[in-house]
Amino acid sequence: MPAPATRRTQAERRDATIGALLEATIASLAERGYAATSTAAICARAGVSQGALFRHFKTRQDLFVAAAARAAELNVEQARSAFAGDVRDVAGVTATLGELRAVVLSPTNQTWRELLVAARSDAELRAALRPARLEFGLQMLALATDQWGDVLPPEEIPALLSLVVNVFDGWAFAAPDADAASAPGPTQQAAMDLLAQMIVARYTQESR
Amino acid sequence: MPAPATRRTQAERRDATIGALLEATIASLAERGYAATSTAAICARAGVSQGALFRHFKTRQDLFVAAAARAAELNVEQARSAFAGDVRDVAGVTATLGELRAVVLSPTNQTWRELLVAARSDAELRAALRPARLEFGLQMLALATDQWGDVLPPEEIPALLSLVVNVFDGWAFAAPDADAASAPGPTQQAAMDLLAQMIVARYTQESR
DNA sequence: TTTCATAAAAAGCGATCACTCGCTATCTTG
DNA sequence: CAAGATAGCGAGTGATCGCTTTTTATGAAA
Repeated sequence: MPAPATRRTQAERRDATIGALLEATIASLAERGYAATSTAAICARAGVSQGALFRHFKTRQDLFVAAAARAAELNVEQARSAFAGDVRDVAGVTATLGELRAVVLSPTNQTWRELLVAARSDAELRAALRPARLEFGLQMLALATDQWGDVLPPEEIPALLSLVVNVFDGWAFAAPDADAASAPGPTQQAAMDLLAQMIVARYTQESR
Repeated sequence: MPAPATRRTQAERRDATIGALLEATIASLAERGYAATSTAAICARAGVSQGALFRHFKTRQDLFVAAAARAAELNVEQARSAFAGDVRDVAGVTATLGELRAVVLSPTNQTWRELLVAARSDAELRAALRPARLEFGLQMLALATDQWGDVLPPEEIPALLSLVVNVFDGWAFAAPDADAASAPGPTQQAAMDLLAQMIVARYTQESR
């Protein structure tokens, strides 16, 4: 009869299905959005039954919270390299902005945004996501401080980071086409150039 | 018997219920979000039956498209006064940014954002909202050009407007508490001050 | 092997969704 | 007034939602 192809421990089986569920949840949130990411859709994508889902996660919200934490981790990893560029001239700042844009518009960051938007109209979800949110903010700030701390005045780094990230988030939310990550578009590109020039003007040719 | 309190023409009755439905839709979208704005919820709020709703709007999406057009009109009206301030010094720019922030975070603008987000995962809705979207963008740009055109270089106005509006939109989308329109919060305030200083530095003390 | 606990599957439940349909109420027209 | 058209109501429909329950497979312990 159908011989079991592999032999796995219970812990391995458990971790495999949990991992598949988290991955399917993150991918579906980014691709299809919060509303279309039903438990049935997640299970179909993960190749798992609904019974299996609710064995490991008490509610749909529990699964989303776990997926949010995982997505935030992935986002921090992605962002680590984006801050690397030099920020002393226009070319360097422009390049750094471009990489930051790519990170903010990436699929896992889209997952994160999708959950934040859903949390806006769901007090429970909002409360449940709060720790992951604080942690994520701190990690991003730490990354920015590590890379920019010796060029920019430290007390202005949070404000500058908030400014830059929120511009990209705004574009991502209001993207006129389904996949926002492609080309910047003329107005968007002009805005990025303008921002780069203003940043360089403030932090290099002025006295410090 | 319950005497009819008033005598209205059919057109008046029709316009009254359509108006009530649009207003209820806009308010519910801003307050409770897209998912919670069911046809039943809209009708309850408007004091009208579901049968009445589907007499005037073929689908829920049709109603949303009509509500989007109305919300965009209201947004343009609100924005008209926000661009009025002087933009020649830091105080003027800061004030203008503050007013723009209030407009972007207002309830009807929240309605608009809610529909844009829903459109991200709904190709049909996205296509249906496209004309209203183009129109809205053009109107905002016209407002900004009218008010800033003689102080700022015209070719940079679209970029600057996109930059400013999208920062506020980003904050609105990711607001950590339900009503985003209240106080700016320290980091957000610092970012606004920073932006105001950078704008003034670029457009006043440089050569032009 | 036998016994037990855990993992996964499958069917089903009540609630809610957008939407329809048959009917009544109100206004218009001749 | 009578006849027809439009507006509004509310019960009903099938589909889908998150979730539960029952049943079956599978690995661990004896």
